[in-house]
Amino acid sequence: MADQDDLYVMRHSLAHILATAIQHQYPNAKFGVGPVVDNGFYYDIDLGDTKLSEDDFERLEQEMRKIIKADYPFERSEKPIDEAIAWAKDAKQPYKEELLNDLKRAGTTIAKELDAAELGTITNGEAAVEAVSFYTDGDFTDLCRGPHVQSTGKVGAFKLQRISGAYWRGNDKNPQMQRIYGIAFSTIEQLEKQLHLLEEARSRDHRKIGREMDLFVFSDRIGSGLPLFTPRGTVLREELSRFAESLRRDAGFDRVAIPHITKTELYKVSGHWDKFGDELFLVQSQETSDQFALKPMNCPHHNEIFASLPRSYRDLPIKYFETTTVYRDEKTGELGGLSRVRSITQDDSHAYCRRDQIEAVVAGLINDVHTLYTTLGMTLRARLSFRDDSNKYLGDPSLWNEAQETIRNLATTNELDYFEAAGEAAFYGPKIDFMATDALEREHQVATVQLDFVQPERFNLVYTADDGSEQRPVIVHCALLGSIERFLSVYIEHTAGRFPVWVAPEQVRIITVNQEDKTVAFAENIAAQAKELGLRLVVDNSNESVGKKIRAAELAKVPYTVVIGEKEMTSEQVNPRIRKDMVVNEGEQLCSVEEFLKTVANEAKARVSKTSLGAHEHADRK
RNA sequence: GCCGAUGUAGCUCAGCUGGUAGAGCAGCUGUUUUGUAAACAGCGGGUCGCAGGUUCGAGUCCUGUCAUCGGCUCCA
Repeated sequence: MADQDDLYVMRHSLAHILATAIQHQYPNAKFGVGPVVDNGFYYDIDLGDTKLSEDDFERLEQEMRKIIKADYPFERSEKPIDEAIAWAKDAKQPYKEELLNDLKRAGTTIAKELDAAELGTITNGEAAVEAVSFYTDGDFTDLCRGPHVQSTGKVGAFKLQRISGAYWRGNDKNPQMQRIYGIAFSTIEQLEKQLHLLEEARSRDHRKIGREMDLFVFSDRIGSGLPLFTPRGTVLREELSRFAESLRRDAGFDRVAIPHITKTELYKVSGHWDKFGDELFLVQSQETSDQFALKPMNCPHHNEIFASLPRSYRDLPIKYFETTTVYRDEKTGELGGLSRVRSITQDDSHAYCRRDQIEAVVAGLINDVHTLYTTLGMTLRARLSFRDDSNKYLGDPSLWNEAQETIRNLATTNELDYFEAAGEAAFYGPKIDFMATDALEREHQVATVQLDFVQPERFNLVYTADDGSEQRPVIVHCALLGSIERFLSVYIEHTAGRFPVWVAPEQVRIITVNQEDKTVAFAENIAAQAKELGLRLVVDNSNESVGKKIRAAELAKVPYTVVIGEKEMTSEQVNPRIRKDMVVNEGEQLCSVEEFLKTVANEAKARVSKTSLGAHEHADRK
């Protein structure tokens, strides 16, 4: 789309304008790279000991506006590569110099391709570059492929957004630079819309909602990355995992249960020790010399169950599942809310199958993934996560090729909306990773289906084929929700806490008009009936005004609220108040208590979602 | 783990250049007996994340540490 390209060019030009402003105010600045990203741009800068903060943004933006107002043309020029290197040296721009040297040597500045070039296997056919182009606006010149807008006056609306550290070329061995992010759009209206969206995202932050709705907490005494789920949050976890488990049962998976610690030896067999040994929580027995670890994944345990009996081709596929917690010593800086935790509950499954069964097993899992996410109101895209040329993968490359080809075919035959990503595979095999789009159009990785030819080898898993020979099964790993903690972080933000009835921790709230005995008794009677039906109902007979109690119920995002007073007790009919975001059907208004409770119970049982999960323009504050 | 920022009552936040902590909501008590998004009054609540240091004196300055946030890196 031409529009998109214009926006891209404009954002790129703004990155240069930012760099120009930086150079004006910090003449000793050393520049890294300044690319375009979603919704905007950034520039990486090394200012030595000078630390910028967001307080500096206004000043920088003013300088940028000055440059925009001056309307300097963006002028392209070319230099032979050696001349360019001399320029960078002269301008004291070591990072540019490094990039130019890479261009000269390998024809690329991309780390992956550079590695390949070192090994002599460069595949993109680029030869060493002989000349490079520069762009100049005003007194700032930058190595750049372009294109740019005609002049600095021709950029749209922008705003500097945040600042952070970023390693030079994304490598943690390299020095860290300061990265300034800005967002940019063609018009002020679009920019404001984006700022509004960011604010909406902030108001939906699962950490904020988790506290407001009393779903989960963290404790300094327990440690970072170790969430505690309150009764309400636990309802969420259990409803979601119960649904995922029911899909598993229907698909013929058998539930298993395993201990949470194991001898570390297990992971030396699986290959995880070499790769993730430093992320294991170690546990020491006080009696034996064995070293144990908290399990960081479940597959090796399940493998041992499979290996515990001789298996016939007739028994396959053998399918295990369980919802269980694994523990990973994630680096503290990588933790955040429920998105990244150290105690990770997975709805994990492993299917041990013959090669001729892979298609059917995976097709069944894909079907379950779709059922689950359709019910949750999220759309999916699939990423086929394949290996790249690096040596971080185990197993025979020909098996990999076969597995990747199988996955590609499965994606096609199952009509997945998919794309391929090299370098995203697990170390033991390629994956189909599902990305869910939430109500704010953000994508999150959720379910995963993985083919594994490596672990059966390493664990020497076998079954007897129809000709009496020993054969290797293939493992199909799958998690539907992925990590329940992570999934909850996504789902809370997707729904903004306005859960459909079947997941809502509190489904119905009864509000009494007064505190007279008969009113309270009537409410308690409804509560008893609701309990019979398995509904989660709370009675609010506190000494507050009806208005205030209604408000409290709405803020607690309870789907249905019923006010009980003289009117209801006489008529034995109630007028349920329905949470604002939910779609109302005609004829739902006045009904008997029994009718109302049954309707809600059926809605919960059928996992109906009446909520329109889009962005509700702050429906709860007006 | 790395860079930067932040940490004051259950929550959201105020507390100027160092002089010994305050509001709203929530909670509790009382009055009120309430009709679909906030009745009124009173009360309780903080070793200012933690540990050192500077100072006559530290919520305020310095150092360390823990935690959180924004990124980077990583993610079986």
